[in-house]
Amino acid sequence: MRQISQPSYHHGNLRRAIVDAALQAIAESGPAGWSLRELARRAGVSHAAPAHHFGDKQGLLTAVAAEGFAMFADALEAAADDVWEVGVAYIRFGIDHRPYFEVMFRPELYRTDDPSVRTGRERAAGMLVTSTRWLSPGPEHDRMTTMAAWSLVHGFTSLWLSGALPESADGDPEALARSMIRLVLGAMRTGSGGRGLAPG
Amino acid sequence: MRQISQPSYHHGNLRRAIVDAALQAIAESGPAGWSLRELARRAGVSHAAPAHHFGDKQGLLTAVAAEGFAMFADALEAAADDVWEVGVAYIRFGIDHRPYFEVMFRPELYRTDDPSVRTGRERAAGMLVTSTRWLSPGPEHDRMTTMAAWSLVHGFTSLWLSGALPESADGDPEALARSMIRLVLGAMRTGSGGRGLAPG
DNA sequence: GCCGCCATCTTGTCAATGTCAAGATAGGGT
DNA sequence: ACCCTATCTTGACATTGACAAGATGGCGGC
Repeated sequence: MRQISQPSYHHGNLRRAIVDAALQAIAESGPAGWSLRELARRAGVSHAAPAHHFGDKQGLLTAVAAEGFAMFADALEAAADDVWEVGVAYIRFGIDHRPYFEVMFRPELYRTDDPSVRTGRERAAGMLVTSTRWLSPGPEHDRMTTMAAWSLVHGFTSLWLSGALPESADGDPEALARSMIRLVLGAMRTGSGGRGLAPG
Repeated sequence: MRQISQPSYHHGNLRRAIVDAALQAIAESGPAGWSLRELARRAGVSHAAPAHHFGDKQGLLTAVAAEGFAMFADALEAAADDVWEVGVAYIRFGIDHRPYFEVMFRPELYRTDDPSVRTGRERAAGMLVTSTRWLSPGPEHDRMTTMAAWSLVHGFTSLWLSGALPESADGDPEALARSMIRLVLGAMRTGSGGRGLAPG
C-alpha cells in the first residue's frame, strides 16, 4: 500500500528509502530516538538530502502518518463485512505496523492538517462509525457506542505496545484481542439489546 | 502527593523547580519538545544544573514517571470503594495530569526498572485487578475482564488526549467517560452475569 | 567562633543535531 | 548539442546533551 514514486535522479528512490529508514529507526528506538542525519547515513546520502524531500523532521513524520492512515483505512475496510473483525484489524494494524501507529496518534509530531493525512484519517474514522452502528442499542447511543468500541481497541493496542499488559510477554495478541472483543462487545449486544446482526 | 525534599543550598529547591518546569514544558509541547537547557533557563540556573539532580534527561523523565505513578495510584485508591469510579478516576487523572500520563505510558522515555517507578506502577495495577474482579463473569475470566476494562479507560484517555475524539472539542470528558463506562461495563455485568454487586 | 567538608551549582568544552544557503550533478526535453 | 530543473552535496551556524573541572556556601565537628 506504499505510494509508488518514480525513480529519482541520483539515488534511485531516496524518498522511499528515507521513509523506510525512518520506520526502522522508529521501530528500534521510538518516534523520537533518531536523527535525520542518521537516516541519511543509513541511506548512503549526505546529511541534508532528506530535507529536500520532506522539508524538515516534521515533514517526514507527516509523510509517515499519511502513509500509515492510508494503510490503516485499507486494513479496516478489508474487514468491513464482519463487525468484530474490524476491531481485530484495528489492533492487528497497531501491532504489525507499530512505527506507523506510534506516529499516527501523536499529533504533536506531525502536521495533522496535511490533506493526505486528513483523507486517510477520515476514511478510517468513517469505518469505525459505520461498523459500530450494528452494536448500538439505539440511534441515540450511536456516538457513545462508537466511542466505546474505539476506546476498547485503541486502549488494548496502546497498552500492548507500551508493554503495560502482563500478557504481552507470552500470548498471541490477536487471539487475546478477539477474546476480549467477544467478551465486551458480545455483552453489549446481548446485554443492552443491540440491534446488530450476529456476525459470521 | 509530590515528594517533599529538603530545601537545597543555592536555589531553594531546584529539584522540584526543574520537575515543575518539565511538567509545564511537556504540557506545552509534548514529552520531547523541550530541552534540559530550556528548563534550566526557566528555573534561572546554569545549563548544567539539572544534570546534577537527575543525571540525564532520562533521569528527569524517570522522576516524572515515578511521581506520576504515585499520584495515579493514590487517585485510583481514593475511588476504590466504587468500582465504576475507579474507571472515571483513571480517565480523570490522565486528563487532569496530562504531562505525567504522557510520560508514564511511554517506556522508551525513562527507566522503567527504577524502584520507585515500579512501586507506583504495581500499586496502580493492583487497584485495577481488585476493582475489576467485581465485573468478571467468573474467576476464569478475571484476567480478561481486567484487561478489557483497562483497555476501555486507557483507550478513552489516549484518544481524548490526542484529540482524536470528535467529542473532545465540546463536552465534559468526565461526564462522557461516566456514560461510556456505564454503557459498557453495565452491559458486561448484566449481559454476561458478572458476580459483582451493584455499585453505589 | 572557626574550619574543613561536601552537596550544590557554574563555567567551559565537545561531538552531534536541525536547518538554511549556495553550489554541484545529471537526466530529459527541445 | 544545450539548457533547465529536480536532485543531491557542501559548508555553515545556533542549539543541544553530556562530561569535566572549578567555584560557592551551609553545616557539623572542634
